[in-house]
Amino acid sequence: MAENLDATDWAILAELQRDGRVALTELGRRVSLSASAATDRLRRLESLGVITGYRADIDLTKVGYPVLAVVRLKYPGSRHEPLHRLLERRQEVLECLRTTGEDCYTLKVAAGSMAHLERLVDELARFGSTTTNVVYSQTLPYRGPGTPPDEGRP
Amino acid sequence: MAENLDATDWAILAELQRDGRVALTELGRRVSLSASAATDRLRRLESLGVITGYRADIDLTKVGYPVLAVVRLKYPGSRHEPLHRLLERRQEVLECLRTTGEDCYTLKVAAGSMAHLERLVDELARFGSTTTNVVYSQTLPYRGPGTPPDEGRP
DNA sequence: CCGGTCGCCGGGGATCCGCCGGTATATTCC
DNA sequence: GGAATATACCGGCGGATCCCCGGCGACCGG
Repeated sequence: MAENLDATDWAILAELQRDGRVALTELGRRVSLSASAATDRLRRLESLGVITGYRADIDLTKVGYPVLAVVRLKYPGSRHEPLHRLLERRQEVLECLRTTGEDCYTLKVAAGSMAHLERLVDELARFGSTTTNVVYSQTLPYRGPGTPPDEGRP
Repeated sequence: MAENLDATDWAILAELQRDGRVALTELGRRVSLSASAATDRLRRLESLGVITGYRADIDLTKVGYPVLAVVRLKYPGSRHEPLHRLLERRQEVLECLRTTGEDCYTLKVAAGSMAHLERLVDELARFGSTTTNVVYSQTLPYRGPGTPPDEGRP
């Protein structure tokens, strides 16, 4: 499962997490490689499934979703399909983590207003009891690790 | 704050969330616009700050971080700088949301193993009491809304 | 030694990007 | 009304970039 990445691969991954649209020529320059060598490595990372895609980061406030919240859902039943269908239909649900513990799901949702958030939570509450926390601020932008775990001294 | 985006802008945003590395020519084709018109709109969205950046999505399991967890931290003090410094230094912390409620912070962390996660939680517990839930699965890949809030019928 | 593999480099044609001018429609101002 | 301005789009051109291919050197294993 560990795909045996060397330091150059990690440098490429780091660069692409910082600037996912960088030109291949420039990418090679940044990791001290020719453009074609960097491209070979990038294509390999893509075909191995290490890189699963590229996406633009959007300022949710500027597109009309200024309210961010974490909703935890305690779902007593075992039939999860109806919930999953709702989550897929509702684009306001940004992330859905199924976890251990009392609260089976931890969701990150965006809303246009408190009234909007209230409606979303009501809809989710049809499936179980919810706990909602509004987000003041998101300290870190989403990012990923830049080096292997180094389990000897993690 | 709402930057007055029309349907074409939303189509561009949707396309870039699906494939952030699409060529401008192809982007124009996908939203039924010439390449230069699509480029103009994209640059406008970037300069308005609607698009804040581009990044590659990485399969954390394949790069040696198979364990994902949500850690909530109840932080009694008011001096947050030491905590923030730790969060910045620790690349295992993927996301940091400061929220309402008892648990001031909700963190999403990645680890190479349970032992690694244990160490991370121990480190965080120096700042307050923590609640940790391991993630079974991440149902939705990260995504954003594809249309304006439509608060009339949200 | 020698054939095979691997990673990297460089070239050349096709494609794309960035910039410019031009057009059509709507708005504003005199 | 009529003209000037603004906005959004298109198309084209030079230069940069991408994609594909062949070649080079290092590193095995026989």
